Amino acid sequence: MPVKVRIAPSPTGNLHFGNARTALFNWLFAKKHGGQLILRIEDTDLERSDKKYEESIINSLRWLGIQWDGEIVRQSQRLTVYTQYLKELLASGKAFWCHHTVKELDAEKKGQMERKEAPRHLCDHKNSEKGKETGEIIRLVVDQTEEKKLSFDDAIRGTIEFNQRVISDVSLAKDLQTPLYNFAVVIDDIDMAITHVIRGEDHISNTPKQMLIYQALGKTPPIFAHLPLILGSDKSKLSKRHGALDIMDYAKDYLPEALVNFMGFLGHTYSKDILSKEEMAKEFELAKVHKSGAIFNIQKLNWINAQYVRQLAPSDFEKLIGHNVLKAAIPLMTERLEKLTDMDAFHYFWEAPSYEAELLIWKSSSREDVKKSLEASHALLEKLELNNKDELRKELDKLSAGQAGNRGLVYWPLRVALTGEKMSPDPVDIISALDKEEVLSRVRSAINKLS
RNA sequence: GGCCCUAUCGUCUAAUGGUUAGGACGGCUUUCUUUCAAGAAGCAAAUCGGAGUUCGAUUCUCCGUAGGGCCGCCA
Repeated sequence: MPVKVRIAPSPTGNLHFGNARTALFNWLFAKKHGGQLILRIEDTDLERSDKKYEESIINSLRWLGIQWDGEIVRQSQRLTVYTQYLKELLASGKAFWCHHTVKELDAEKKGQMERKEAPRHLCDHKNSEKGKETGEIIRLVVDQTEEKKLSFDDAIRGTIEFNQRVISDVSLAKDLQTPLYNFAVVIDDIDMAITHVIRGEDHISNTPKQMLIYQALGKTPPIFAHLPLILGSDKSKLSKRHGALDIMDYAKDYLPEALVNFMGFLGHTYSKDILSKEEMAKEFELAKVHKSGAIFNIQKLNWINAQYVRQLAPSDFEKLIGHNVLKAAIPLMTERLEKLTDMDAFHYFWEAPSYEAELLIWKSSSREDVKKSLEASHALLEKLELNNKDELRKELDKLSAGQAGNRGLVYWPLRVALTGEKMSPDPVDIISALDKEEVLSRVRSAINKLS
């Protein structure tokens, strides 16, 4: 049977880092097996779902380059299908209308907790004649009277077993037209012939409930694979309080390829550190997915991003920063960039710097010495072709030999004159990247500051 | 509280029934040096604890311990 997997976000918020990683793993698995990846929007919760989130999720997936197959499926457009199954289940007595109120359910749970029992709803309406046609909510009939094991073979974790006694009469739908999560998921996975359900570990406890629904329907469940969670620095499930999480929040700082590369390593290992998702797919195996949660480590992301930034084509780099830059300046920047927003540090490549005159002074040298040094440099630069780096360096070195071998006295004031910064690429590189007139003008301006 | 999952350097992880327990990020040191960055060289840094199986266990089993997840008429 050909592999068919799905990514199933609910449009109640933007695409979160954890969901994106789940989406990526599904993509990798589908790619590896030449299978299909379906995008299914789980918008059964009318109150919380919003079209704007759906759009945002789709944009995020596109930005990441996670491609799905075929049309987008929306649960809200499949209501009649759920109704059909619901009617069947009700008619066959495998589901029933529960009449308990939320308040009663809370009280039941509280009592169970006090008695140190598993909190769950054991509904006494499942065999009663009360309100067969309507009620508060539709539930699945679950037999909790005898010890019965519910087990499945998780493709990542091996056999996981639950005792049926600890499971509620599973809530299926609020009414015939309003399915609930566990039910809608199972129906869709059956209808769409999903072969592997790859999702977060937080769904392990939903799995026995869903298995019960498969049983009631007489269907064989797909293969389940539960991914380890991504953790914040406090080792708890990554959530809003750990900082930026929406995928699009990363777009300003990171390249999508870098983010994908990083995400791929949270739960799986590959033969090299830097690789594309296509390369990952070749090596991907569910059996190799880790079992324990991984902490989101931003430093590693920064490093991976830096590797990608360096390999950027000049034209792509310009696109990223939104304006043209001097070609020769690009490698000087990409070699130093971790996050894209660090770009501002290189303002001197597109504007004349402003700085305090004091910054021009090299170590303990005098104001007069610095001024002389700059004047000598200016005279030298005027004569030279500035695009020959080797010659430039040779001449400037010769100049510093005249300053008692004090190269700092030559290069430091030049750096500041050109950039206005304490830290920058080599002045020689900057000079050859900039326009000659611009260089001379910046040096003159520095000399004036010292006058 | 109930059920379930997990456990190797700070972090991501590799490996094996016998290894000096390997790599990467980060950190530190040295080098280069006009400041960064990069590069080069190097250092520190881990098998949660206790039993059992075994000639031998970090690896297998059990029991603890710790961390995490779920326990909705959310998904």
